[in-house]
Amino acid sequence: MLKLRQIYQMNNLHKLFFKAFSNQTRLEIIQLLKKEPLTVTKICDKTGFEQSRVSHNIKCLEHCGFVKATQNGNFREYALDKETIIPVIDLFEKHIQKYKERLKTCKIIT
Amino acid sequence: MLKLRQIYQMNNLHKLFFKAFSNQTRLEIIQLLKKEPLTVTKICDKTGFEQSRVSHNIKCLEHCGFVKATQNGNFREYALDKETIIPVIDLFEKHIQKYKERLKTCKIIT
DNA sequence: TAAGCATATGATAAAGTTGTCATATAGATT
DNA sequence: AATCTATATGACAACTTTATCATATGCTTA
Repeated sequence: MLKLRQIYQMNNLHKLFFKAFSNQTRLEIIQLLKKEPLTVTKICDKTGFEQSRVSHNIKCLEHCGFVKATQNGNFREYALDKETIIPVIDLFEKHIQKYKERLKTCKIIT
Repeated sequence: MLKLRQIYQMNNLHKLFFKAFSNQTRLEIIQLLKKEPLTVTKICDKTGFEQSRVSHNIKCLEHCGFVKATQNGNFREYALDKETIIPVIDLFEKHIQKYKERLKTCKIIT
């Protein structure tokens, strides 16, 4: 009984983890932060995204432990928490290289 | 110019990759297949999921290179492609252990 | 302290995803 | 060949996620 619940919780956490990454906005932010720490405004400039779109999504990334913020007077500078994200992204490259055509043509995930 | 396009494509592939994992049905299937290869019917029995729900989602996992199928007369037995999935799942445990409370309380991803 | 920039946040319409139903296909068994 | 069992698939309603808008907060500098 308890075991079933544990399995459920585990899957649920996994789901949350992966959802954090399965969003265009958040992935583009991560991509940019791989190069250098940035403020919300600078991310907006570089991506063309609406300011509130970036704020909402970076808040999610921060809350879930993927990025860290340092307050600098009026500014908040966001940086990747390299411990997790970099290895995660890098690990997937191999799979993506091998299966990219298949990923692109899947009818279920789009 | 080309570079921007490459970055876009890369993010798009990443997105597809993560989407494959950010679904309760597919995660539960992966969880079960970690133990042993199974048919659609057996997955239905173990999870209580509708047959077409399992078929649709396992097709996605197969198409994208996460599971392999072997035809056995009337049956198709699905097995995890251990090359990618096992290390992926395992890599995330650390992050999930550390940040589980935060993942659970994020308002953006649910 | 007023005005200006930087960022945050709640509500919601629009877009995207999911499970289910109905039905199809295809090998096995009678 | 008819039936049965296993799996696959298209369509679509229900549900979920997203970006945007309007507005709020809060630091900074005149």
